[in-house]
Amino acid sequence: MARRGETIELAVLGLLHESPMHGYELRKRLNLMLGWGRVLSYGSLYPALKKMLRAGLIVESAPPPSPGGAVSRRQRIVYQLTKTGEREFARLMAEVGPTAWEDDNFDIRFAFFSRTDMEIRLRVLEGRRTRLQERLERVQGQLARTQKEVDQYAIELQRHGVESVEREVRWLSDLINAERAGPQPVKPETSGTETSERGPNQSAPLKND
Amino acid sequence: MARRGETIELAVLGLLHESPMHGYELRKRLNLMLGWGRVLSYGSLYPALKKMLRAGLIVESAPPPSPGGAVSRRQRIVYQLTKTGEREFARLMAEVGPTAWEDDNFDIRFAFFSRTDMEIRLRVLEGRRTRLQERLERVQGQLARTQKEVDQYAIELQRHGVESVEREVRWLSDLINAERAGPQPVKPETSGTETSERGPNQSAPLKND
DNA sequence: GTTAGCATGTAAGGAGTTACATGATTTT
DNA sequence: AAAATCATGTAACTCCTTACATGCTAAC
Repeated sequence: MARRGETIELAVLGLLHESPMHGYELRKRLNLMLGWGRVLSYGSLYPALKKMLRAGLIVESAPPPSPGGAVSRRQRIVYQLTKTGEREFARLMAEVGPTAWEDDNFDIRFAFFSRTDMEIRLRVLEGRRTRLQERLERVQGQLARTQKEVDQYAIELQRHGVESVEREVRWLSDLINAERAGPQPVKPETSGTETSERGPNQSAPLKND
Repeated sequence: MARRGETIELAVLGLLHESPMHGYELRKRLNLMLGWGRVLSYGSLYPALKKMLRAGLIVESAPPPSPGGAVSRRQRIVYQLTKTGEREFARLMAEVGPTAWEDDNFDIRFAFFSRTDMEIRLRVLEGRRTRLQERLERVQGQLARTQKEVDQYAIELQRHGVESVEREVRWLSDLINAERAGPQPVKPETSGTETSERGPNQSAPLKND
């Protein structure tokens, strides 16, 4: 199991983990979050939601009564996570293997890191890093072998690719070190906003530079 | 016209532009070239080749007689570009619009830059850069707006994304400048290998470093 | 002689996009 | 009152992957 296409599912579970939402808004948030290129279409989202409903991962929940009055402005369908859905979210986040290290899937997992614990974060970060390093070795070996005969533009493309991946590896290493350094407040000064409410790990060991 | 999936077509045309080849080898070369993630499968390649045959873009050509003897080791099918194919390649390379600026399509075009002329190279590079800058503006604006409420990991992901795109913009700018500086030899010292044979532009204005 | 890799294909199906269809609410 | 945008959906289609099926050739 765990083929592709659990991408949307995981993303929806992650967003609903935070708070109930309707489809239209889910799409918007997703597009902001993963908007580096593709845009998620309704044609994918709504069928996926139906499927998740059938699977019992989410339920329709009435929208909170609007403070204005008794106007039943019901045409938005608000979805909410079930216990099963929460468990499925945890399962998917913890999952290892090829799927988790791929670009899109990694990004989604990373974006929801606050909703897992450090052990899993480390496993995902390290898995991703290992996979990138494997790629690097393969490509660099190949570059060294064919250097001479190949087109200059093709080589330049490879070179730039290698450089980008190397950068990402360094980024991952920094994050891994930060995680290992243990839970430190993101910014020591920021105590204005109360964020201690959910999950086993509010304190993200992330240093913003 | 010009939907997705011309990705494979363009790649095949580009490779065959260099020299005739059979399917198996096409796949290998393509996977090396664009191997940053996905791997092209036979299930895509062979049907695509058939389609291109029907469209008259390529023809089967007998493999060159093996120097050993008269053994007709025919089970490889060697494809060769037709005039129509060459024209289609030129058309696709010159094409502007969204398709050309997307990640995969841009990479393929770039890899075959030696087979077009500077005017087109510049158009593609600038188009790509503009598109990336648009993305940046959108995301940065959005980041500034939501900075406060959003999850730290999600923000870190965005930040890293922005940085990567900014790097790519700089890379493109360097390439554009190099192109504008006009055709200069790639390396002034390299005169050992004769490379003046094909196309309108042997001299790629690429500076390695 | 048997394994490993070369070489070509097909069928089924997954995942998502485009385009279409519809209607309510908010803004101008 | 019109236009924009919110909101939900469906049908058809595209592109591609996976898994299967088949046989040749080279190496061990």
